[in-house]
Parts: sequence; structure tokens; C-alpha cells
Amino acid sequence: MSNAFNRPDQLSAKLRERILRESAELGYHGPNFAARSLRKGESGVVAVVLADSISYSLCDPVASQFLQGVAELLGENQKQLLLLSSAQDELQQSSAESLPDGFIFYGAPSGDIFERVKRSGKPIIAVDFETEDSESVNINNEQGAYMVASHALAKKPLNIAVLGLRLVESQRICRLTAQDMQVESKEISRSRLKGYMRACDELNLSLIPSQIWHIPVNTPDMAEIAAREALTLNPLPDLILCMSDVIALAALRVANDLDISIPEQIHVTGFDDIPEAQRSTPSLTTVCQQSSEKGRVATRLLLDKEHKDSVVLDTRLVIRASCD
Amino acid sequence: MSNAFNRPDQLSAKLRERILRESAELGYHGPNFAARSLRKGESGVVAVVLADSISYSLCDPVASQFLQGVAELLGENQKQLLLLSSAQDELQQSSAESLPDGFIFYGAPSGDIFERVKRSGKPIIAVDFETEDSESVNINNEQGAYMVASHALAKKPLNIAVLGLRLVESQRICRLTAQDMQVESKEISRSRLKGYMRACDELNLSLIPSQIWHIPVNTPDMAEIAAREALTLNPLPDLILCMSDVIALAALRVANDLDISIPEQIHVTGFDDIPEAQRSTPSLTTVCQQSSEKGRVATRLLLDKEHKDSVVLDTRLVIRASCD
DNA sequence: TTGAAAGCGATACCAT
DNA sequence: ATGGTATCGCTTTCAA
Repeated sequence: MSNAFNRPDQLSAKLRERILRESAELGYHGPNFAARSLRKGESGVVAVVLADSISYSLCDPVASQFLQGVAELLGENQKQLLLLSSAQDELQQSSAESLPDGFIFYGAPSGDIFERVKRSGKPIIAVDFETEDSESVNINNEQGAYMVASHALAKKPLNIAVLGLRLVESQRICRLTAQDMQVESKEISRSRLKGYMRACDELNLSLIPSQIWHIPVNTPDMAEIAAREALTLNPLPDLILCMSDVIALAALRVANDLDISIPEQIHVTGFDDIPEAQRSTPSLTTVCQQSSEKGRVATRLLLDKEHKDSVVLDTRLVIRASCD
Repeated sequence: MSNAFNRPDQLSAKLRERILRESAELGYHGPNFAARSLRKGESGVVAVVLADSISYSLCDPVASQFLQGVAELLGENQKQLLLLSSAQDELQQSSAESLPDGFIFYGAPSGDIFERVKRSGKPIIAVDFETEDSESVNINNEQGAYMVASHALAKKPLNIAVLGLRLVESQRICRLTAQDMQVESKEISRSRLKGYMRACDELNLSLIPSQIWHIPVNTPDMAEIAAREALTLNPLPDLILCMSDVIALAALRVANDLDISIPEQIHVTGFDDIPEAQRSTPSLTTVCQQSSEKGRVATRLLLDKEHKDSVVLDTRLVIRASCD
């Protein structure tokens, strides 16, 4: 009789239907998930552990696209998606950590959830950060930033500003100081900054700390404030390198608001290639980092027990109107 | 010793630390979720069952905002978020259905997952659709559409077009026929259409079926195609009522592309009030449906065992540049 | 206070 | 083929 649930193919559809109906009347509602996964030692659930809060990640276009890619492949493989966050790493959560069969860590996690999960021995894929003993999926941030900056510098800008993301610890928007430039770090933003700097070096240009903004969170509101600061400088910059498309789009809006024409007066570049970037006016020159593909690759890596190599996805320069 | 995991307050922090470390060395990684939920009969997991595929929902700004609201409240209440979809309602899934303690159905589900879950007796909140024996959270679509249409009609348009969402069954973009107008339905889009029509009636205007577009999916691509059709009509419409902001934003882009000035030549209205609506140029006159609040309300309803009433959230007219 | 034992529900295995 | 039984790991209860 349990065949009716577990091996639908072994019974006639009609019989199966009758059994299901009758057992439902007896108060049986299908196999119990907890019991099954306890017994089988697996759950069919995959967790994505987000570095930021779940709410935040859901409104960030880059994270959304990543999740979209993950969800797509999980669906195809009959796996369930559990969203966790290392930011709100609480008591109850630490229990749920034992449910998933595998983990995708999106962004360097805070707290000790990563350590705990690693100890459990379950498969882990690290995305957008480096780690020792797990496979990871990364993109070449430095290279992407280098490409877009090189492209932009070919326009011979005289006054460059950078709208950067999470470059220092502060929760406030601020510009960098000379000593902020010394910091060595493998963080995404730092890699992008390095890429910008390498492109500048090649042309014997250099970035001035006071022309580099730190934006603590990748939101349109924050970005607009910083962009307004940069676009009301005197003299006006003629190139703004933005470390995300959200920031670059904010810069486009502010420029429009201030009647600064793009790309005539100022060139603007972004990073990420979010869907909005190709729809904006002007459309955005940026670096495509294939977020949803990244999600698919990470999921494939997690589910395929064969493949055992970390992946570095290519970044591609996407030239559009904002810097052409 | 199990106290170390379950009642951290009863032991000194130091002892707890030592116990955890030692047991970890023995190969113990914290309480087993499956065993715990099997025994306790609850999991601490809440499922959101999306009417569309998970991937699609993640890129739809309205669904994203809703999920954001849900995630926010679940986080505060130490609940885990499991994303399901009634669209890809498969075998494996039907097992996972028994895991969550409660369900939020976002949009009228397809398949029989709703029936199955209902039979399980677990709490259910229905969002954006009507159902008999569960609490629900809805908005007044008819009223919202009526308000925005009334506002727009006050501009005395002569030639009205409607860019509608999911008005008929077709997977293709098409315009309605006279008999399509007869359909009675409680679906969201039909309610919105009714609202538009009531506003028209009051002014002795009427909508012409051939000026009403059906768009099968709420994506920028689809919307742009339909918008281009509407904006290349001769004579050009001077009011475009759009059933979503995604559609309205597409209309703004197409208009810009065709050098049609808004709001001078054409007025455009949206629906939803997604974040992008206030950032667009021109900004969008629309109906705010408080998506993230909807998510919070639904979650509160699910978690608070007290409150036992369905909720209809207000819609608010938001007047911005595209129709002012 | 501490420990032992029953049982949650499904499955895998062994015996019929 | 079919039925019975031990077991997964935890919590709850009851006894010492």
C-alpha cells in the first residue's frame, strides 16, 4: 500500500487513486517529510545561505538573478530551496542547518555558520568568495573592472571619480583617505578597485582618494546621495566608474536631474549588467557577470558529484551608450 | 548534555563551549532537524507557494517585494523560509509539502497542491485570490483601477488604450474581441479591467476591445512589444492604462524611443507602485498596492494564532509625472 | 538532578 | 509478492 505513494508506477492509476482517497479519509496525508529524511539521511533540500539578510537580497537585482539561476536548476532536479542568511544567524536557524543536503554560500558569510556546516561534512559551494576546502564559483572582478576602466579611459577623461561599494567599514557614505588606499583585501570591491587602478597605471593616471566614494549598501537611495556629491563637484568629473549597476543607474538619474548630459559631458560605467542596465536611458556600459549563470553553475557543481573543480566565470565588457 | 544545545541559558557559557567542542570532535554536529521535527510535530518552516515558477517570481518586482515582506517577519520570528511553486508541482515536492508548519499561497495555485495542503489541516493564508475556508489577504483591485482611471480620465483623453495582463488564455500578445469582454472572472486583471470600465462608464466613455491588449506574462520584453503596437497606432492613443508598472515602464521606454513626449502627448498610468516607478523618467502615476506590507500582513496572519480575519489592504493612488 | 525508555513515521531489510 | 521489525535522532515522560 505504501507503494501508492512511493512507486506510483507499480499500480494502476485507478487503484492508486482509490487508495489515496481512502487513506486521506482515514487522516493520512502522504508521507511525512521529517520521518522520511530522518530515515533516509537526506532531505532533498538545498540551502542558499545569503551573506546579507534575506529581505535585502531579494531586492538586490544581482542576488535575485543569482537565486533565479539556482531555483531554475533546483527545480529541474526536484530539489527544494531553503533560504537562510548568515546575517541573522540565530538559535532556531542553527537547527535548520542540519536539514539541507547541500549548501550554497552566496557571499562571504558572517558568524560561524560556515564553520558549522563545514564540520558537518555536507557538500558546500562557495560563491563570490574564496575558501580553502570547498569548491567555489567566482568571477574575475579585477579583470572585469580593468576592462571597463580601460575602455572608459580611452576617452581621455581628465577628472575621474569612483563610486565604490563597501570599500571601508563605515556605515556612512564617505570618501576615501590616503591610508584607505593601502588596505589589502580579497573582497570583491577591493578587487574591482585594483582593476580600475591597474587600468589607470597603464596610462600613467592615478585615482585620487578624495575622488573615491564609499557606499555602504548597494541601494538606489544610498547611491543617489553619493552620486549627487560626485556630480556637484567643481570641477565636474568627466568619468564616473561605478562598482555596481545600481550605483551607475543612480548616477544616470542624478545627472539627468542636474541636466548633465551623458555621454557628452560625463561618461558613466557600471558593473554587473543587471537587466535594468540595458533598458535605462542612456543604456549602461558595464561588465556582465552572468549572475543567473553563476547560480546555475553553483547548483550544478553542488548536485553533480562528478565535477570537482572550482569555477571562475568570465566577465564580459558590455559597451552601451553611457560610455561609448 | 543535550541542554547545551536546547537550553543554552542553563549552563555557563564556558561549559557550553567545552561541551560543544568536545561533541564536535566526537562527530556530533548539533541536533538533527528531521528527528526533532518528527518528534515535535513541527518544523519551524513556513512555505510560500508561488503560483508562477520560482525563477520567474524572483525577477518579478511585485512578487519579490512580497517575499521581502514575508522574509522580514519570518526572520523576526525565527522561522525558516521554504519556496515552493505550484507551477512545477512534482513528485518530490509533494513530499516536501509535509514539512512546513504553515503555508502562504501567493496567487491562485495550479495543480492540486492547495487541496492537499488544505486536507492536512495546517494553517493556510491565501494571498491575491479568494478561497472559502482560509484567511486571505487581498487588495481591492477594482477600486485601485477605478481610482487611477478616474484620475487619468479627468484629463479628457480622446483615445484610450489598455495594456492588460493575462486577460485571456492565449500565450500570445493580442487584442481583445467583443466576446472577450463578456467574460466574468474574479481574476486580478479582470477586476482591474472592471475598475477601468466603471470609471469610463461614469463619464459615458467606453473601452473598445481592439484597444485593449492582452499580455501573457509580466515581463519587460513582452510589455515592450505590446506597447510598441499601441504606440504606433494611428491615431495615436492619448491615454494608456497599464495593468502593471512593468508594463507602464515599458510604455515609457517605447514612447521615449518613438519621440512621443509624456505626459504632453500621452498620459500613462501603471499599477503596483514598484520601486522603479518612482525613479523612472518621467516618474509613474500608479496605484500603490503595498506589496511588502502584504507579505508582512500575510505572515502575521499565519503566525498569530489569535487574529482570524481576512484582510483587504487599501490601494492608494500615487500621482506622479506620467499622468499629472 | 540525572538517566532510561517510549515513540514520532517512514524505510530497508529480512523472513515468510 | 507480502508482512513484520529494527532503526534513524530527538524530545518527552517517568522513575530513580
